[in-house]
Amino acid sequence: MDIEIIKKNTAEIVPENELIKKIKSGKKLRVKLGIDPTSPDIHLGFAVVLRKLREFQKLGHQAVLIVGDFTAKIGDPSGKSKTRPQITNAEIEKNMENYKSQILKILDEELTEFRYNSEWLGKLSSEDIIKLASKSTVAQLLERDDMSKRYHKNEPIALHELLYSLFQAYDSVAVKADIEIGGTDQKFNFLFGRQLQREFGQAPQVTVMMPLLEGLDGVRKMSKSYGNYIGITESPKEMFGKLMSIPDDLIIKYLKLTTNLDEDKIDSIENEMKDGVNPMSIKLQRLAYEVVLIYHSQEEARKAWSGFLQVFSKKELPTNIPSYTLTEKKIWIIKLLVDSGLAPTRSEARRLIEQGGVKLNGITVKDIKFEFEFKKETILQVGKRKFIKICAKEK
RNA sequence: GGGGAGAUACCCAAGUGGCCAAAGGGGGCAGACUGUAAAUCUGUUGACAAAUGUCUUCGAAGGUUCAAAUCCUUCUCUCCCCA
Repeated sequence: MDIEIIKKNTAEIVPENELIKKIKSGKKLRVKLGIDPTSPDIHLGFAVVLRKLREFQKLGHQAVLIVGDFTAKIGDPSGKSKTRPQITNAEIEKNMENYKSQILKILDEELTEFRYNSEWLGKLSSEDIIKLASKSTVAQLLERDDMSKRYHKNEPIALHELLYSLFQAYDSVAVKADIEIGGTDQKFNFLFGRQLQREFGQAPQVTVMMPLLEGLDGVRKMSKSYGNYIGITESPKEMFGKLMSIPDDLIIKYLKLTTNLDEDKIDSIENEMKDGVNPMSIKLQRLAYEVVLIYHSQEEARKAWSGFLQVFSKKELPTNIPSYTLTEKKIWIIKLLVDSGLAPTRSEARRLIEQGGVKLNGITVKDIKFEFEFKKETILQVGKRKFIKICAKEK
C-alpha cells in the first residue's frame, strides 16, 4: 500500500513499474527535489510537491534537496518565456536562510539533505562541459515545451538557457537520485535526467510529477512572479482570505492537494457540492480552515474563520485595523487616501471615490472635493478589504 | 558578410501623419448581485488638475512638419533566410 500512498494525487509517474520495483526493493531511496533559491517564499503550489516528498520520508526514504545556486546564477528559463535575471551568491545565501526553515515546516529534518549544485557544477572544466553537452542534441533541447514555444514565436533563446536543462539533469547523476519529484512542468528535465544517468552508468531515476496548482486567478499556475500565490508563512488572516477567493471550480483540486483531508472525505464534499451546497461554505469550513490549520494552529484557523465572517458576511469591521496618524486637523480626502497608502496616486484615489469605493465610518464618500475634518477616530475604508483607522496626532 | 521582419502601456496585441493617453483580450481595481474576496454583469485601468485642460509615454537619440506611435537619419536590441 506504500505504492498507493505515493501514487495518490500524482499527475504522472514515469515509469510506474520501476517505481513499484524500487519501493519493493526495501532500499532507502534517494528522492531528489530541485529548489530554486531565487524566490525565498514557499507557496502552496510548491508545498504540494514538498508534501508529497514528506510522504516519501514517512516511508523512510531520503529527501535530497538540490539548491540550484549554480543554475540560478546562470539564469533559469523556467517557463517565464523571458530570461530570468541572474543573481548573486549573497542574495542566494540570504534567501536560503529562511527558505530552509520554511521547508522544514513540512519536511522531516532527519531525512533531509541539502545540497548546492555549485558543489559539482562549479567544478566542471570546459572539457567536462563539452563532454556533457555531447550527450544531447540541439533538437532534443529545443523540444522542451517552453523552448519550442519561444523558438516558434521567434523569441531569443540564449545558449546558456539550453544548457540549463543539461545541468539540471546532471544534478540527478551527481546525487545518484533514485526518484525525482516535482511539477509536471519539469517533465522534460526529469526525463533528461534519466537519459543522462543511463549515460553515466546509473539506474535511471523514476519521475514523480505532481499537478500544477493554479493560483488565485484560477488561470495561471501559482507563482511568485504572477503575484497569485499564497505563501505558507502568510498570516492566518491573509491565508484564509486568499483561499476564500479562489474560483469555485478549483475547490476540489485545492482540497486534494493542499489539505490533509482523506479521499473519502473529499469525495463526499464533492457530492455535497453537486447537491447544491454553497461552495462558499465548503471553502470556509473545509478548505480555508484546513489549510490554515496546517501552517498555523487550530486556534488561529478558528480566529481567521470568524474574522472572515465578521467582515464579509456580517459586514462588520475587522478586529485589527492598522491606524494612520493624521498630522493636520483638516485634510482633503484625496490627499488622505494617498498619504495613508490606500491609494497609490491621486488619480487612483479620485477614481476610487468616483466609483463609490471609499467609505468613512461606513458612509460612502461621493465628493472628490470632500475635506475630512478630524473629530474622533474614524474608519476609512477602500473597497471591501482595506481599512484604516484615522487617529489624531498625539500631544 | 548579404537580404528581410520587428521593438507599442503590467502582459499579449491593434494602430502607418491630426478624430491617439493609443482598439481588443488577459490581469488589476471599484460597483451591483450573492451566505464568498467565487460566478455573472457594469464601470475603470499614465500622472497632475475642481474643470475646458496640462504634462509625460509607443526601443534610444536627433530631424522633417502647424501637427509624429505613424515620415526621414543614426544608433541599440531581437527574429528569420542566405553565406
